[in-house]
Amino acid sequence: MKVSTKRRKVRRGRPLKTDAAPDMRERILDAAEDHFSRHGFWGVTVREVAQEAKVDTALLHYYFNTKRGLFDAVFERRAEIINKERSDSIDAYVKSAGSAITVEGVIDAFLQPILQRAATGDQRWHNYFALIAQVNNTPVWGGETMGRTFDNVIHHLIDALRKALPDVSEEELYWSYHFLSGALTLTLSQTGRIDRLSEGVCKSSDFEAIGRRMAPFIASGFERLCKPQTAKRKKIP
Amino acid sequence: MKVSTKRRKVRRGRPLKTDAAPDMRERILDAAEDHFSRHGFWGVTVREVAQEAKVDTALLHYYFNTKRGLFDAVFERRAEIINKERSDSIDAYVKSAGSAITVEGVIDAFLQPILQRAATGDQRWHNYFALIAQVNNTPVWGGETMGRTFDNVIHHLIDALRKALPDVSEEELYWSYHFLSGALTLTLSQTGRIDRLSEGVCKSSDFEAIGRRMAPFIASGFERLCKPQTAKRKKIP
DNA sequence: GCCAATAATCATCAACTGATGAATAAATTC
DNA sequence: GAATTTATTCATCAGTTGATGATTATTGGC
Repeated sequence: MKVSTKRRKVRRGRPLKTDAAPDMRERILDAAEDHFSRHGFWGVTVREVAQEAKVDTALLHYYFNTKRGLFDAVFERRAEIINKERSDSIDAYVKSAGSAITVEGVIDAFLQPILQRAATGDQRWHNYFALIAQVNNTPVWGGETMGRTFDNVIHHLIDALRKALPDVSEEELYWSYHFLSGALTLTLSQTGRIDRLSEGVCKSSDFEAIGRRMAPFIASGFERLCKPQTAKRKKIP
Repeated sequence: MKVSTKRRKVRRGRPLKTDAAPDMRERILDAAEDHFSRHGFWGVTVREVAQEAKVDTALLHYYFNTKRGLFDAVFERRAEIINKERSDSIDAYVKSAGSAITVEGVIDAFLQPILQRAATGDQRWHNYFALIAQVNNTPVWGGETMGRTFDNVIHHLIDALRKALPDVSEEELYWSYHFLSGALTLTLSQTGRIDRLSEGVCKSSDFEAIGRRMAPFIASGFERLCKPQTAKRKKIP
């Protein structure tokens, strides 16, 4: 008696054009993003990704050659979108503000596209932001990858900040951005640390709460470091 | 002709007490710290660690049971040291400042032990801090690990900040700390991003430069968020 | 001086890893 | 409509992985 324990026969060869199947390449990228964002490059196997995307592992190599190629493709896909949005947002603010340009305005314009995408609750963008957070804090290759992907937009941000901070020193400007970058990426990494630490008072998923606080906090730091010491604290003797 | 290609015979069994060998357990932890800090939990194999420590892989399992056990031991070893230093530093400042306590003073007291250890150039502490940075931005288990290891000291910090910020809202306080945590850990992660972005103007290894800027930047943000809006910026109409 | 506990290496395992050449089938080109 | 290109699965490989039971040698307690 032949029991049908044979595994489901999967069609081989190029798929029918009429198959309204979603683009396989995108499906692989979605699955990879999901896994990489949760476990990082080394914590994921190509098999896990292939399984979630419901394709053979060979297909990943067909499209992306190597595991690293797949990772890079994931990292770049949404970067193009968010970089354009941030760049446009800064330009729009600088144009509308004119000579009334402020540090907080620039930073808010820079942050809004990210925080709004995060606030929609779209899990795929959440995952992507968590991935950025990990890469930003990854030694050896994280700095290189972040730079390659985001330096253009960051220089755009810094140019706008220079307009709001006449005669600012380059050093103060870059260090201030560094603190901004750290605060932003930890916020996007969604580890639940703040929920636990605050015993529920703050929720790491509450991007509206973050949106109201982040720009003022960071702008205040920028002004303290980057403006000539008009507001130097008087020491109590 | 017997050519001596046999590999070096290694002594078996418990080592002689007279062997002035460094404590094997510590040697394994050093090697593990070195690797985990650079490549994260999944990017390291127990073989690599064993090889650097010049011991058999079985010895890692003898002392730490599992790879995760080894990782946790690495993470906890220096945490105890740095937590005590930070806690003591905050206490000393609060005591010496009395009623003249300031936000910047508290934050500076909190940061100094870390930045000083980083400034000595001790590679092992550098590695450890880079490890914290990665864990802080690791989804799934990073928040839990950070909380378990550091929440005590952070609550100590937040208690001190409450003294400098009467009637502060809990929510503002915790979000402000979150931004501090992100800025600090990215700074400690030493990815070289800032060096590249600033084209050499800032160096991520220049902890003296960081030490001068971080407390003012962060304290300024805290005051902006946590103080009743006495200094609310007047909007230009 | 015997014996249990300790600290180490050896030898090996079953499972997993990234990758690839071959096979297959549809689409496109000419 | 034949030939080439594209997209997919199949079958498999050589190397790596975390882990462990067996073995060996020394220490420390009685």
